[in-house]
Amino acid sequence: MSDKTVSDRTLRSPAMTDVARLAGVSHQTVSRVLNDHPNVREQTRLRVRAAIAELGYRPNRAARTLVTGRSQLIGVVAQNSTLYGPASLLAAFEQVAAEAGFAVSVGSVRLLDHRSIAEAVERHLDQRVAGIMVIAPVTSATAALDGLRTDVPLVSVDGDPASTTALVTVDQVAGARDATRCLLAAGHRTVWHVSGPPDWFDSAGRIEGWQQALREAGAEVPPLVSGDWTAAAGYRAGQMLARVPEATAIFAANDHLALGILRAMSERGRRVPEDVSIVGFDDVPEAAYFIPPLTTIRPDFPAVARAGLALLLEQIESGRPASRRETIAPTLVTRDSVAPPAA
Amino acid sequence: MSDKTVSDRTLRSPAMTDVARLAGVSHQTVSRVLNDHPNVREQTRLRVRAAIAELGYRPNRAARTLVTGRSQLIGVVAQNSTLYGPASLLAAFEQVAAEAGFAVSVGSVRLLDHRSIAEAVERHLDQRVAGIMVIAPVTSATAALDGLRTDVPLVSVDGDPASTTALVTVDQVAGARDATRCLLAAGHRTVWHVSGPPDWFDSAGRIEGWQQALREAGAEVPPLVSGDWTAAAGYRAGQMLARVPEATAIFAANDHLALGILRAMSERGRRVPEDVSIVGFDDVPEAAYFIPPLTTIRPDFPAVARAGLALLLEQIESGRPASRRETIAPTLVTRDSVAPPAA
DNA sequence: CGAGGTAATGTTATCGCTAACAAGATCAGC
DNA sequence: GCTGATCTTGTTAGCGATAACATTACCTCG
Repeated sequence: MSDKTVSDRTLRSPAMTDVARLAGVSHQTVSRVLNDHPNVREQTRLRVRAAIAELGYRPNRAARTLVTGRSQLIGVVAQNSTLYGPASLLAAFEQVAAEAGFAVSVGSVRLLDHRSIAEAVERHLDQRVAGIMVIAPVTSATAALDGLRTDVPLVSVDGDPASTTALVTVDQVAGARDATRCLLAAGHRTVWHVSGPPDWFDSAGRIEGWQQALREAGAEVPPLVSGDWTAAAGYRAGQMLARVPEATAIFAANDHLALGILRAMSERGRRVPEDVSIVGFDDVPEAAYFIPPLTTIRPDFPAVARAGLALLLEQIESGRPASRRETIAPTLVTRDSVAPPAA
Repeated sequence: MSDKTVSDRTLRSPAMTDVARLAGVSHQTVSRVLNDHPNVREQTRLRVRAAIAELGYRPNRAARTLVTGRSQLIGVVAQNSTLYGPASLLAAFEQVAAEAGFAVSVGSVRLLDHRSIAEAVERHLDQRVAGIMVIAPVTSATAALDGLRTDVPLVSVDGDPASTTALVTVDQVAGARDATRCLLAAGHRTVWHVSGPPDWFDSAGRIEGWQQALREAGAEVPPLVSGDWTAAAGYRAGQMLARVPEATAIFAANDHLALGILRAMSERGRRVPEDVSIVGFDDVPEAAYFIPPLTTIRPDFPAVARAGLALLLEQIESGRPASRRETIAPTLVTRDSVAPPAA
């Protein structure tokens, strides 16, 4: 490897002892200043701070991690995808974590199955992360999480509502209810639903909310049209629904599905919102520029991220696991894709 | 904090000495096995591996980092955004890095200005990252990068083509040239361009390629319409262009701009592609479901990520900085938004 | 003014690993 | 069987921080 020489010593970034020597104190005093211990004389504190500034000293995280057994790192496990929801969540979380002084290490997995998740978590454990957040929106992730060692704080986002781990979720049910109600309120007799993939909790919650709203209004529950999160699936579903004259109101489980439906309707000559009303979910940035602008449900990702971090920090500080649950309500964003039925 | 007791010893995750004791060797031999040193007897190696498996031992990264001065972590600095390009790049990079045995720590910044970037890089340096990748598509990032200490391998992605650091870029110029040529080939006399924000290199490269293609065809260069990356800007640009009858071919600097243009055209009764042809850039997953499906340029993000990692590893292994440049060519994806002009 | 307590600082051990060197084992060739 | 090279293993010394304990300085009060 590299040859250690005496001159190397001067190149090397300064360590705590260098600061101590310059300030004329022991390294322990420097450590105390760094960690805001109370029993340090003001004058000493200033002298140490000056020495730190002069040398441009920055503590070695690895050394601290080694001795404390815990780093200032939070691991995030997410499915490797560019889906709008997970991506937004990750960005928001990184932001709030940085503000709290934590770095974020991402460990993406191809599949959210037991083995992949367990491996990703183990990799993070190797790094001695202070906590782990799992973006685990699918059923297969639940079993994986329940089987894990719990000596590190763990929070899952959009995970199994029935899970025992700490959990933060977007209130899918309430969002779907709002979406459905909004269509019913426009005068439609009932609302059709194009759902996401069946193994996602998000899908299940949105289906549940849709059904609740229909039942509460005494409306008939039409057959469920199953999709995934892609515009392609929305397009296929839309081609079918365009041939069903009584399907005048559609709640799509996300905006990309809605986009596909929009195109299918356009191809088949069914106008939106005159002939068919559509509501989406997610409020992707482009939703306002669909044709027509899409009425949709906006989840508050920053709020989810903040709640997740709070739950994590609570566990880190208290030292014991939490199983609290936090639910973040989404809001309805009204645009032009909803109108009263033609009849 | 937690009280250390004797029973604690058994709970604690096993260290190298525990493995050594079980295998009946010294901890150094265990270290040798772990690091694939050649001079270990096969039989010993197996015995050690068995002990590792039996105890479920996993090396402590912090300890290794402390002694070697370098971790198996790569830091990524990116602007905190949900923009399709950066998000895809991050996801792709995380994937290839994991395959190479590296964890990825994200440090997002609000602005890509000097101070923000310098701080983010310093934070990563604290973690003793093995290398840093900066997704630095804007001019303001260049100065910041040039002023940094270079004792840690650094690669920038989509950065200043004139920069001195190692660099991986999507070939914006070639992509824009392809887009423009494709419209000219359809028979349009010239091509209009709605660009991205002026301080992005991506924008500059796409403008350059557009102009090159026009000049090479002897076509007139229409005035540039300046936008940002949003559908909103595309919509505004589209409203204007819809009133310009001779603007029959438009190259939008990304798909979201194209989406906004599409909607403006639709509102103003100009049909795409019959009246106006449009080409985008990025190939977002939904582009195939725009109305009409969008012809666009697809950058190869996984290839960019692989090239970036390769450049980083090369520097890590050789121990000296590189200033090599890698350019990844994008491809044209033909869909329905291009047709010959009406006349 | 000395006892006793608290505040401020220093000393030493330790976290788990790798590097450098030391030492024992093995083997070829004579 | 002995010499010296090579292979294999063990021993020791840090990396740079925190924790626990030891020590000194300072103050209050009877």
